Amino acid sequence: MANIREIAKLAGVSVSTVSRVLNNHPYVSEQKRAEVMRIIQERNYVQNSNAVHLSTGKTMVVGVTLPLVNNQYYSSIIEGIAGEAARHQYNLMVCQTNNSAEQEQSILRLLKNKKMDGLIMCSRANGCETIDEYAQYGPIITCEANEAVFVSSVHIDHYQTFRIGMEYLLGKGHRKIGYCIGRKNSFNSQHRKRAYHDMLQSAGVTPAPEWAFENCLTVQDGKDIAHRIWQMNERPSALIVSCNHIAAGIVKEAGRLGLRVPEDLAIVGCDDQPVGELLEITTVSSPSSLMGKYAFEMLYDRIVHQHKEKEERELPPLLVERGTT
Amino acid sequence: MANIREIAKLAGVSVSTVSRVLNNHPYVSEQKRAEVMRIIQERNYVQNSNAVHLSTGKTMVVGVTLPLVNNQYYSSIIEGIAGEAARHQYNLMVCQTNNSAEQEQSILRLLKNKKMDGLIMCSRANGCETIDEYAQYGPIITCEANEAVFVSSVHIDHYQTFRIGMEYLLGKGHRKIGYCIGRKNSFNSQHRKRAYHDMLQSAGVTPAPEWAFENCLTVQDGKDIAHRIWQMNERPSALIVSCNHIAAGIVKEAGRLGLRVPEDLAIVGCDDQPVGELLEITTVSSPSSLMGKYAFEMLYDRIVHQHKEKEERELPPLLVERGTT
DNA sequence: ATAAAGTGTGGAACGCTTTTCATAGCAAGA
DNA sequence: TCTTGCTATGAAAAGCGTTCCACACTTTAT
Repeated sequence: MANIREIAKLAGVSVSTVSRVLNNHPYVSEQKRAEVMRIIQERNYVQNSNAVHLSTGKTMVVGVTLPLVNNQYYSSIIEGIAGEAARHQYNLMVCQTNNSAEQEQSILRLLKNKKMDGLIMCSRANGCETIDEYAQYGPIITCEANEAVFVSSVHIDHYQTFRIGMEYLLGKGHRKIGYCIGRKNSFNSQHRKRAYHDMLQSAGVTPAPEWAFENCLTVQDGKDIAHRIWQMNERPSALIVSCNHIAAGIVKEAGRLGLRVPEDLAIVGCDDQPVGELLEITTVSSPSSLMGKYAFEMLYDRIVHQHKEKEERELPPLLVERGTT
Repeated sequence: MANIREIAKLAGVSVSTVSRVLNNHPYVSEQKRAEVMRIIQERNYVQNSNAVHLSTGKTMVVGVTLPLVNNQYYSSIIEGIAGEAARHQYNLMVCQTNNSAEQEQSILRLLKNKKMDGLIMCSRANGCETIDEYAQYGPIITCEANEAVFVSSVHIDHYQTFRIGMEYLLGKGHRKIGYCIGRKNSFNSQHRKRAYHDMLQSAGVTPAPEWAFENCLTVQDGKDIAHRIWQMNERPSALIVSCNHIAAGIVKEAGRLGLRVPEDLAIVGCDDQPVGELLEITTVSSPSSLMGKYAFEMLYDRIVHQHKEKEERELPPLLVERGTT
């Protein structure tokens, strides 16, 4: 296919002039501009974007890492990123890491070799030192709190999330409150647990250790929890649950076991999954799509202005009262 | 940062030799290879992928168009594509079209200007002529049936889906069967309706027209349907529903109204949404992730072997019996 | 009238790697 | 001994667009 040199020759102008036309630079006479356009049309010419990228040093691509796409939380972040990226003519490279540090590194390398202008990490498998090292090649934003020096973040305040949920349950008179969280020692889980304990302490309540459910990941885990609660001598009257699909498992199984929700067991979930709406689960919703939008905004600012200032933006969660409390 | 010339100079070899080392070409002596590697390490050099792309004419990127990412069906297709793409060192550019023909064209243009090597269209807003036109610049695969000349497809056989569901319900003795579909006149809906009527006809049953529910899109639509059925003098004994979130709405609301599922109303859904599993909805599952995998396979084959033969691959759906029948 | 500022255009360097072609040494086969 | 056929390596072209610099011609301001 035609290239810029051929267009220049056919239009009887220099390559520079064609380039100016393509990029809407001023200082091209209407005559020549028209003629160049005519030839471009005629020859069905478009720029080779790889040449443009090579020449400008930009790709108009941002990357996104996540463990897996097929997950409501992550795809909702992507949605936020994608919308904002499109507004700025940026394309999105979505990269599944499967939580593997190696796969993640292979993506970080894409930043180094200029396949992308910046990177948003929705999750992270490598240590902060590693990420920091790659941050010299292009801006990186994480969608969770991080301790890196050059990596900014926009994240949901998980402490707040649990605090709001706990405050709400305490306000409703609950004192026997349990919790369910995912990976036991993840950064997020730590915060959640702290909020749980802080709130109970300030209410002067000592929690029963058997009401703490950790490593809850699947719907089935939720069902199992319902079972375990059902068999307890002293049951909690309420649960705060980190994810709504877990909460859904609990609600469904509780129903089957004759454990009434919310009368026997009140439940507060902690995310935005549609299943929460469907099963009418009260939830402390986290604005994940908005988080994506902000992540891109921050990234874009750093791409354009080439600064590396660390910024941490926390998004406040919002309580959505529904039927399980 | 360093470029290949600098590495060559420092290693005391030619640029070609460095390139050979980088690309694992034979015909480089162990000595020089080692020395080049040493310098590469030392200078922390990596190739500039834009230069590589320009030179090779390939980008190792495939695009995916879809109306929105935040949707179980589409993200499950992406998952399938992503897994297979990663195996072949391909990156994924995910492009939301919001069903806009213009936005879709801006993505098709990325194929023309070599920003991607091929394109998978999960949905399509432009006519086949338009798509065909762009297919000359790189292979395109759609994840739904299409009538284009140069565009292959891998898709779920929606006629089969409904046929299987209907056969199953008829086999269980149901004769009073209704259906719920989405957009009334979409390609897919046409096929579904045809299957519905064909199956009833071959069973010698004439359907009541008020059991046909069209334009069902949201969970709320499902709830409304439950209401309407509840108020009918003569109710259908079973429903075949195109999406499980609609089915979920029906199930939930039926429960509230005292309409027993499956005793009073059996329900068969028609996709893979996790809500189906959660609410134990019997479903004719469509292997959307597998569809993505196959789509990439077909695309990859066309990228590598540069052929344009039209191929249409239909995926058989699979009945998953659960609690609503 | 004269300097300064603005407009319009072309040449050439620059961004970086891959790949083809040419060359040369050396070993194996005829 | 002479030809083939490898192995090893470098020079240079090809892939393509952007942008800086230089030059020339108009205007406008002083």
